[in-house]
Amino acid sequence: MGLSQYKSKRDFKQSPEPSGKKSRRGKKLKFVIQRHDASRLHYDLRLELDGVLKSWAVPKGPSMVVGDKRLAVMVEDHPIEYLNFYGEIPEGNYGAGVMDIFDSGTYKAYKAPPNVDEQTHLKSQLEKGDLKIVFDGTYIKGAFALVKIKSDEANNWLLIKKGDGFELKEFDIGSLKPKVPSGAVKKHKSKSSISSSKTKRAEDVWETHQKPMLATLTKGIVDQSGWIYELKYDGYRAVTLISNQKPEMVSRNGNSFNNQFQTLVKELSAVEDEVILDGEVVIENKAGVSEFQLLQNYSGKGKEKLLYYLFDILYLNGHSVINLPLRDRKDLLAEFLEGYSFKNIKPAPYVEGNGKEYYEQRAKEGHEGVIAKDSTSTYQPGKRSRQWLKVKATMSQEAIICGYALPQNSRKYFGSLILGVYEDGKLRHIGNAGTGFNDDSLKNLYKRFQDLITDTKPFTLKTTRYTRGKPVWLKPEMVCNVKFLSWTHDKVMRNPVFLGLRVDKPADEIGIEQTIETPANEKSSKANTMIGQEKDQILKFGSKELKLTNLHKEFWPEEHITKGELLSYYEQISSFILPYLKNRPQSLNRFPNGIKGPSFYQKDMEVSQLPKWVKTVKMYSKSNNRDIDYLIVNDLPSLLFMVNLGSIEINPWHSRYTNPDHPDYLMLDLDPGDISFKEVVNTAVVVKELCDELKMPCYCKTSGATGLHIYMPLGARYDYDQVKTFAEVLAKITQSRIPEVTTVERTVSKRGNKIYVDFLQNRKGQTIAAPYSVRPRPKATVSTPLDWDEVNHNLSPDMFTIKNAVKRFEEKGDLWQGVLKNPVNLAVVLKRIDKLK
DNA sequence: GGGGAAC
DNA sequence: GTTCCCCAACGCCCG
DNA sequence: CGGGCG
Repeated sequence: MGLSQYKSKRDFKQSPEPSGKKSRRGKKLKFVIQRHDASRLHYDLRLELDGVLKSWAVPKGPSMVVGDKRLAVMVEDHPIEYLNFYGEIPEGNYGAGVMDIFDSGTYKAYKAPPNVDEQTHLKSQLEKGDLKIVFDGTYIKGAFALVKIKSDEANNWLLIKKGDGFELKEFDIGSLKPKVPSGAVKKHKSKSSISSSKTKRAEDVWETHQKPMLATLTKGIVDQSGWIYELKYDGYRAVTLISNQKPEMVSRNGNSFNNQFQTLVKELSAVEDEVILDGEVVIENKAGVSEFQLLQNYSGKGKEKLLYYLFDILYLNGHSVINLPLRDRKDLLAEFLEGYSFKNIKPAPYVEGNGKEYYEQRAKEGHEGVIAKDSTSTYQPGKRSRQWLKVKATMSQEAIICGYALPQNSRKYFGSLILGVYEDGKLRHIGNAGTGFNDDSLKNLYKRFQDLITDTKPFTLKTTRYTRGKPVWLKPEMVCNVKFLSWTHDKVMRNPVFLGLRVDKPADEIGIEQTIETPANEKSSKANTMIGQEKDQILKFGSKELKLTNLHKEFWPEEHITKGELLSYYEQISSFILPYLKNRPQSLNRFPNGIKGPSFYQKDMEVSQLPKWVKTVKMYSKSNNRDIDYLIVNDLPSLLFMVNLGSIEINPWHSRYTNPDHPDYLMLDLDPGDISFKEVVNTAVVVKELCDELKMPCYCKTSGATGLHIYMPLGARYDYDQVKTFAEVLAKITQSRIPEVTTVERTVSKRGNKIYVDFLQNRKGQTIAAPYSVRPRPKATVSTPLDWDEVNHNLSPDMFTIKNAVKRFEEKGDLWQGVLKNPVNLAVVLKRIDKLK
């Protein structure tokens, strides 16, 4: 099997698990049983064989009682180093949770034949799925059988104790203490210089100590002896508790950084002292200046080096030291750090006195500023003290370069103004004069820019930086009179806009307005719509007031179809779609930025942020073990409200909330693989023929994507399980009648290029685009009800769109009326199926 | 799309 | 002030 | 059994 699967599942930058390099050829074969408190507590049995650890997940753990059978699911091979692994696999990783070594030792083959290499023998047994071995561990001793369940294609094995004298009458694995509990290894060093209060446990003070002391912003530097000066790091403030070699690193607001800064946490876990430290996590550039932007982007994957500068110590081995003067804490911190050789964890350098000089030097180097601290001050957690002062560096500049970069996926903001300084022939990013930027404010922004550059006084720059979307700098010679370069609306990452330097015309004259998007009023206007072309619009339906927003936003950028047009479509066809939505909990699939933008699903509505006239129903969710407030759309304003939220497609339940376990219809989803749509049509016709034979009405619509949907009315008489079972019967008959092009195989790889007759959609809470629903697909396709005589080779899956469907519906009327009206009796149909055979 | 947390 | 995050939940499959 | 995945 090798270790490739093992490696592919893990991110070794995040997980402390071994990456697997060495192989071991010891005399005796080793085993380990780890107790793994992952999403569910279970045990992992690993046997050394052939240079790797053969591994099984044993949900209930082994038993020493003869004949007890324990399910053991074979999992991927693990590296030999895993024999000694214990510790915490951080959240978000494969197998996250605490892992202890429950037991370990050696094992050998049970009654191995003579003259055969033991490993060879074991390997052949393993291949046969019948392994007989003898453990020599602390808890687990004697002969066991590990046999593969034959009838089962899965990797299910059973671990069974054989009678051999080592067996026990009773065995409760839960009551046994792991041989090596995670974090059990700890040493204690004693520190001499603590003169503080009586012994306390770190956990007891952690609550109060984890809120860092803050500095007060001041202008100008206090230059006096008795004060300590250090850098104002542009990073994340982080206070860390280390206890039992388990670091807990938290942000200013008490959020854990453990996940984010795993390299640091890993390094800190070498600390055997019990300690609380205060510092700042940064990423530095070559000049040693913090790069906040890099830090914000930090994923652990890049080559940026994360550093943790420690500047204070709050607790050490039984003593809170916050009441010691800063001077002493600094010494204690240094003394503490002497005991370790860290790579990325450093004491923050500081000077005593000469603050002014220190400040000016640091400012010149490009640092954000300086913190001045009274060396006699105590540490006051959570307090913004006057004994700590921060002074930000301000610059005087020769020239300002102004660029414009746009953060990816930004919705509320289109970007920020970036400022840089051109100094000594070098361009340096200073920061953003940041502002929200949208169509309305471009002019203001430009004015602001002008004010900025005509202002002769030095100004304080903001320090916020981009998280995404890199600033692009202009060369100085390009700067003058560059007004506008490019601007696109259809890409998430827009091209940078540049505003030139020393433009002295008023904003109105530089033609900014015409650079903004194509106005929406160019679009063809619809006859029967009350939705206009304004950016925002407030609609009133009696007492119901509805605000529609961003009507000009292009939801289909290639086709230039706007959100307003989408709303207008739904407004016009509301009488067609609403019957299919009535009282059905909605699963919202929201595309707030159009079909090319990010999307998300939403079931649970925040009732407090809904207009009070919008109806919701509470439905119990098993997986969440709580009620979910589902949206109910029974009228036009509710429909438009939902669409305004970015719900391009509409996904109602198959059942109504009044009868939630009984769907009103059965549906088959004909979903083509890489196969012509004609075959989908042929398949639909086969289904239709079958339904005719069964005297069962059925209705067809385009899915709006690539396939067809067929619904059969059932009138909420049967529950989801019954309907699903029946759907499976229909799907399988269909498949058997046209086997060359259809499949009911659930696994994609086994489907081949066939039409998947999906009957599994008949589940509670399952969502399928409703009839008349638009789809978030190219051309703004619509799921369109069809006459059966239209289900022929002139049909194409994308022929009905937002542009042409309204007319069709008005001409054809609602072709699907019967879906909610003519339920069949399943018992009768089932009898007809029997006759079919 | 919109609120809240975080910085 | 600006950015990021969150916003589902079925049943498979397979380790 | 349970997490990943679709």
